[in-house]
Amino acid sequence: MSRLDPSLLTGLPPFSGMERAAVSDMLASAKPLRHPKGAHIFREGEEAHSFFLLLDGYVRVVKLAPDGEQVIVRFIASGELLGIAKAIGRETYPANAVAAADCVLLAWPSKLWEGIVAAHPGFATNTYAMLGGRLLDTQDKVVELATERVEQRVANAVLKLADRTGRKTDEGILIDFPISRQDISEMTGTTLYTVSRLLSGWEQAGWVKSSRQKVTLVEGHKLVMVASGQGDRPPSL
Amino acid sequence: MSRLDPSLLTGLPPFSGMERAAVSDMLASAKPLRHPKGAHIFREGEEAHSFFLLLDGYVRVVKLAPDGEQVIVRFIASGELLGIAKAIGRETYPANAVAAADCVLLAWPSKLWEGIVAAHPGFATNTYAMLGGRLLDTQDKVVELATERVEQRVANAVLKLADRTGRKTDEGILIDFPISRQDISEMTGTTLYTVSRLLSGWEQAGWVKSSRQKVTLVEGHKLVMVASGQGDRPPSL
DNA sequence: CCGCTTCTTTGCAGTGACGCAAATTGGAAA
DNA sequence: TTTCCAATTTGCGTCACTGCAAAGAAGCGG
Repeated sequence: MSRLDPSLLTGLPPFSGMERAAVSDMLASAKPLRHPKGAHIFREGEEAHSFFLLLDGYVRVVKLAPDGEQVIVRFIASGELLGIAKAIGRETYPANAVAAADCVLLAWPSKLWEGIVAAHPGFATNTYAMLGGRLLDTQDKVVELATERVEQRVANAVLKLADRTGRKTDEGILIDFPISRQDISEMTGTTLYTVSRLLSGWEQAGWVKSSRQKVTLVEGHKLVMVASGQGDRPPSL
Repeated sequence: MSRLDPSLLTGLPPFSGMERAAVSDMLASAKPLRHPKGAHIFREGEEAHSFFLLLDGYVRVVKLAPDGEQVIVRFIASGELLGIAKAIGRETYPANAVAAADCVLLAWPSKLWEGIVAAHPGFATNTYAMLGGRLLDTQDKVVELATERVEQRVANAVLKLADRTGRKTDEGILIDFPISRQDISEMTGTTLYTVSRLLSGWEQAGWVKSSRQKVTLVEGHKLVMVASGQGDRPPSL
């Protein structure tokens, strides 16, 4: 039926340790899907008809605060699952998923979830371990927001993005998709103004290079110092 | 072997929908356990030898920030599971668990986890749904920390505690275990000074009553207004 | 190539929250 | 009761961060 090759998936964390045949079996019920940059993959509150595997691109998971402000709860990189509401006993998506770049996904109908989990215990284990990892990540974010200053949080966010999605260029490590000051502020609980001021300062110090929707990490170790709270304050500002 | 009655557990969320026989089966491998107020039930980084069910009391789940500050990530009330590192594919506890009041627990050896989950799919489903709920709770906390002011967060914390652990008295709803200004500050990402000032203000306005390690909610709806950001600023201060 | 939109920068004033210090209170232990 | 210690309160100075406003820069569509 599908012309997709199982080797597309066998290397990915959700399928690690699974038989090739089992992966083919899962692949048979998946539909490939594309979303251009900026498109919603699903919306908060919507019935969770499908769950997804991101094959290529990046996805922002966004929650809306009561006052309308947006908060970026997580970034999904290729190879990760998203929208697995059924795995946590939900019938609706708990957040919005927006393509941060052009995306290629596989989609499975949510009603197949129980069957898949029952048929592929390895997949189930991988999924729950991944969910656990996300819980711990999110708890760390709570600790960070509760104890660190804006400067540290922004440095941390840039470092994490560079680490997880960075592409090496001759100037340094470039974050691989368009990201605005506003985006970074929504990840770190601050304002686009403050992010702009911080990046300007770091740029003057030569620690990063940045322009419209682009950030390149030049001297990562300097930002590590900032993130840990022991950074030399960059000159002036 | 054990003289514990399965009806102790059948009513609790983790065991909902399970056969009485299955619950008895699980109970057979559990050991009852007590911890006085203030005792550590487990510590971050420690090997996860056991997982627990809280039968009575309250537990604080605490993380240590790099700079040594403590952050209370979650409160566990009776009837809830804790320390289920194995469920999320971990070999060590990811946080500290401290008895916020005298506690009675059941403990299972972690090495039984796989067997229990395989033998009791209902229990597994309940557990994963609960974990999902905690993930969503934690994400909401991130949104709150990222978008709301201290005043709102503290009001929210008090309301949640009163709701989840409140006991009705003639003055209002009393939070059922000793809780200090410091504790509340560690839940909300602020300082004990600020919490003290806020509670003082609300007390003057007659919205709460508080004394050493005690908080009583008198006019909940007023705090709901504060939490939503639409509260009249209490007089003076 | 021009004009529009979106993103970014930066000055400036205002303030919410911090954090020290010191006094006060309350409960527990001796 | 008296003593002692931990929790709480509050004044005061400070500062990190905000949020507006307005200008500048960059990219896109026509």
